[in-house]
Amino acid sequence: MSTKSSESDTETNIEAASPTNFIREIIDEDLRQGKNDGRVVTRFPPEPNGYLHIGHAKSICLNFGIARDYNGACNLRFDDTNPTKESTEYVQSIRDDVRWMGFEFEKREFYASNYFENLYSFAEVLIQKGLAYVDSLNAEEIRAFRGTLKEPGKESPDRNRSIEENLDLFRRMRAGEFKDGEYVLRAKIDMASPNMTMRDPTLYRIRHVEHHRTGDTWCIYPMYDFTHCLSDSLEGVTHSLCSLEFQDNRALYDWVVANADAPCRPQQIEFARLNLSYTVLSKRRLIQLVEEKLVNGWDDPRMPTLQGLRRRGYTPEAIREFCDRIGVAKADSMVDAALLDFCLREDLNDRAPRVMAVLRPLKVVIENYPEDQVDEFEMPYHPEDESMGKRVVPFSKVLYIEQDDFREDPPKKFFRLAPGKEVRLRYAYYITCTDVIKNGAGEVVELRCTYDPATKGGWSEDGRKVKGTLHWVSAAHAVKAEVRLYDKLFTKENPMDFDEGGDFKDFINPDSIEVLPECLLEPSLADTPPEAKVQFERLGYFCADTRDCKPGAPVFNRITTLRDTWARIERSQNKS
RNA sequence: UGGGGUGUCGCCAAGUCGGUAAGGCAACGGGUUUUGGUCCCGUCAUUCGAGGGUUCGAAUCCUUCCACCCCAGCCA
Repeated sequence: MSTKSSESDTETNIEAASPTNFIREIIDEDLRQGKNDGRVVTRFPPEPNGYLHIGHAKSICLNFGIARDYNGACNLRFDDTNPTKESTEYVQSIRDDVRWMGFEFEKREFYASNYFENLYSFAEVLIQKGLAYVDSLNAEEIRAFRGTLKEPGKESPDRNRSIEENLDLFRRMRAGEFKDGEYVLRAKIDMASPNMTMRDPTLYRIRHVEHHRTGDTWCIYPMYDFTHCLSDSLEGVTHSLCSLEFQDNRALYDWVVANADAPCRPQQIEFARLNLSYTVLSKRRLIQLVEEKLVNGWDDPRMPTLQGLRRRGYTPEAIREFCDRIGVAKADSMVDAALLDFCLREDLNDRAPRVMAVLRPLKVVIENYPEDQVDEFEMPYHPEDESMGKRVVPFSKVLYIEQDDFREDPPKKFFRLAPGKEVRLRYAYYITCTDVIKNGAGEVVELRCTYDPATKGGWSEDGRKVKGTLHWVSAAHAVKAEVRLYDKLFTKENPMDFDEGGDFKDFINPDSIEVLPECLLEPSLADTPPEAKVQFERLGYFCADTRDCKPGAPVFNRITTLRDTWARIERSQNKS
């Protein structure tokens, strides 16, 4: 349970209002001027053609966050106007993900496909006004007629078709009289516009395919630029927030809303989408990773998809905090993945129970400890939060410690175990290493130690200084487990930067996953439920895997490591 | 001289009427500590893409230039 932030001091009774940004300032000004009768309505409009990722989380937090803070509403609207790419499987996963992120949409779940009939009427309005026409040019011809960035386009021969003929043709398009591609409905705007999106954009195309929601009711489907603005208007959206690449489309957005006699005129505002270092967020690349089996599916714990992050052990709280901290602006940017990591640790530090697990076991025999004795130590689940309770951990003659915690020839500032050195076993006893046993290959396979019975609980009355404290696990009581260590998926900050040539796949981190099949856990972890998050003391935060974790046979994913100052010291020592 | 955008510390990002550069992450010091964790304390932009100009005074105004991003789907 979070023990964070008490009530805000004065007028704001809104919990956790997000920091301000240029969009909120626009809304504040609109409110001041009494626009939209003081209503604020936003929307999160995914196309159900893929899984949501952390970039979508930014948009979700922005839109739902504004609705929450302004006492408004945010609609979840599926922009499902291209049936060839969409499926109910995707809408289901999107609904799950938005809920998981902590946002509600029970009464505010919409589908562009529900507006097909309205949209069709709006199209007829445009035709009646002489602002849309049915064009028989094929796709290649339309492209050729469109002109280039620097040269104006040419008008289609069909551009001046009569209103009656346009209406007739459009109705027959709907009736299914034509084949795919035979005709399209276009807006009649300006083939010479310097804004490419205004050069008579396509409004409807013929597609004889089944739609995941409307079945075969329709064989013509509206395009984004026609659908989106009108859907916003139909829903009474006041502020339609989208990413930067739609800036040019805003002119068309306004044109359609104004000319189709839409019920209201929402305002489109663009912001920069999220880029995160050491990963990719474009749908195309993500699909590639999955299809080429460079990861194990959409919910691979290394994926930046919400499903992947969730399985990895990221919390919605951490992701929301991250989205609040990165801000919203119009400059293209690349956010440091370290910030996400920070938000994660900040959240997990408060909430994850502390437990002990040895990932790479090294056997330790306490020579002066009675053969069949077992001490039971009561250990708190959290050093700063008593409310999390305690559990009992058994201690016996044969233990395991981490291989990294012993050095036969310790470097400077290494204050873990070494021959002749004394360390503390957390909450247990002080032990001193008396002997090192090696195998034929010269590898250390076992340590012989003695313990000081007077240090029970892990402290000494004589005030003796012991710098190192190690985690441990009793051999006789340990639970075996598989633990998967994950690291960043790419070795390059921006895998999409090809200045030095290559492909983003060239930068995949070969060590992004390491599976340790024989880890040893303290017995309390035997039946960890899937998705539970804990801190393995001194190692990091770990999450019981949702797919593979079984009672009695736990499987853990490393969410992230703890800050490791020693690793840093050692690195700088090796340099000098 | 196609159009639309953006440029403030290594990474994000405030900076409302011009008044003398918030904050966070990262990094680096130090303290506390039975996690080399947490926590605490401190350091970290004479400078705002560059050059001119206006002004007592400019990141904010004017001007020239430079760099980067987006647009030629019957995708969204």
